[in-house]
Amino acid sequence: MTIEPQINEPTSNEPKSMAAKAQPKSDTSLAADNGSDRVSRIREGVTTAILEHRLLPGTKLGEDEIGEIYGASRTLVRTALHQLAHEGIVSIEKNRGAFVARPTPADAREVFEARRLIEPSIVDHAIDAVSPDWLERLQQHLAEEHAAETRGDARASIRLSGEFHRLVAEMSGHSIFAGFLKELIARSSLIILLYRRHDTPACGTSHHAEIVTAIRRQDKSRARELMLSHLTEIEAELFLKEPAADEPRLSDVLGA
Amino acid sequence: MTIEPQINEPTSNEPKSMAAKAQPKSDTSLAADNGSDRVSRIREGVTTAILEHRLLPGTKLGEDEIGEIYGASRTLVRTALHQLAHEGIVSIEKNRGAFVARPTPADAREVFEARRLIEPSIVDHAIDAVSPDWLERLQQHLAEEHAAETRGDARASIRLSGEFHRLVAEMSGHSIFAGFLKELIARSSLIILLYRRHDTPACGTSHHAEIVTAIRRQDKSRARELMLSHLTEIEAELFLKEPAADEPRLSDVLGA
DNA sequence: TGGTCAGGGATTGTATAAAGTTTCGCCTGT
DNA sequence: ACAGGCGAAACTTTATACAATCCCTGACCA
Repeated sequence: MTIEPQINEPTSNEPKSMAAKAQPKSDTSLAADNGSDRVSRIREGVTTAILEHRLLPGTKLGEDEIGEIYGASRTLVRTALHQLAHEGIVSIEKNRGAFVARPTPADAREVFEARRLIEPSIVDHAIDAVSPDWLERLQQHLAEEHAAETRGDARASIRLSGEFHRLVAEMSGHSIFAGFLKELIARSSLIILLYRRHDTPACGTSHHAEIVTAIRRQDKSRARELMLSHLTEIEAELFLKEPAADEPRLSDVLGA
Repeated sequence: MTIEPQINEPTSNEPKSMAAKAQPKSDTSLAADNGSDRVSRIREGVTTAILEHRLLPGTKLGEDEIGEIYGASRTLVRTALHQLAHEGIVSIEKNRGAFVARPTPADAREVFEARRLIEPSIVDHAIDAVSPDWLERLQQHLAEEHAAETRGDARASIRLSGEFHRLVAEMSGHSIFAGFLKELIARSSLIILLYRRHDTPACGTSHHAEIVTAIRRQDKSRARELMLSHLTEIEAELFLKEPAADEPRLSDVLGA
């Protein structure tokens, strides 16, 4: 039990009881949005925590615990957790509760195969939809990634690294691919955490820069190729050996 | 409001109050599965109804109504509807309720593009995983399809037609692709219902037979090609013109 | 005659409470 | 001293009750 959940929203972090009572009265017109946003906020909070490797695979996600943190009742927490389960980053065991998912090596291979198939197509579409606005956003993102890496912020680094792919998907305008990829990226984050060989700093930022360059030049074939090799390289850095289901945790505990 | 929901489970249809009390006691070991199955049954029931074109796009899916049909409380109905919303065949509008989704032509193009990308890969994997058992199941499925078509059962026909693709995906053993494709097939069913030109009988059964033949011969390139042309042909039969949102229904009503 | 506005009815969103299940601790018997 | 079983606590699951929202209808006014 050495794992510490540590769910910290970056922004608003008011006392729970306040949040439940102050918001419904503060704004009548936005009340409708707020209701739905409560679920979204929980979902995104947990997702970010997982993407930043603050929540580790196997961590118990108790409904009461999360509900208290976000000042929401279990009903809302439950729907958020179910949505995350559908995305594959949370696994719900009947009468046991929700846990951060622990993808198997087989899952890992499937995820990366799917990404190798989908992402080149996404880059293709992104190039079709290229615009100064988007190039600006991409450039800005590269800067953020670089900054995080320079400052040695591993958590932001790993999150931004995945977000780059999400950004390209969004840029493509293909909502279905974007939706699929969002799930794949979230799972990839867990996979990298579980099966990475060395502690190499996230996936290479330089690759992302090259991809952006190819997009700017509207060089489809090169962009596709770069994306493919980028993904292949990430997967090559993984050590996908069957860890005998959930035994490694036992050995970890014994080792400590 | 001429649309009649008509949700009919084929099998067990006991009085609601009985279902809630009899089942939990009937089997202690299966109790765990039963609880989850209540949601699954609702989900699958509605899904099947949509796949068989018994539920038309835009139909209101009231929580009370469905809950009464399946003898479940709104809580369970709600989770089922949310899951279906995530699959894209139900759209939930805040404070309005759930409706059978009405894919736009843009959605349609995206769905088929995604299928054209994914399904050839799926056939590839299916051929890798080919076995006498699976060939048997495929053959049996072709027989069912043929039987439904011969008997003129359009509903079963359209459902089985989609199920063929799902079967191949399952056969491939690639759970992620299978999951994605399941969503895509469900949406395709709605798309075909909305935008089909002629009333040609579902998608060509003969194509399916040819694909099975290619799978049996383990001829990957041919199987891929057949799958691709099959999907292209289905899409070619669609008339993907912006129908100005929901105006066509008006004209329908005026015509009747 | 057409438009605006308020009230009624219905439906959804949320919270709370009851029920069932699992797990852990403790106690007893061998 | 150890194994097995009983019991309580914590959790999830399900159901129900309450509150908020929206649509529809009808009346009133320009």
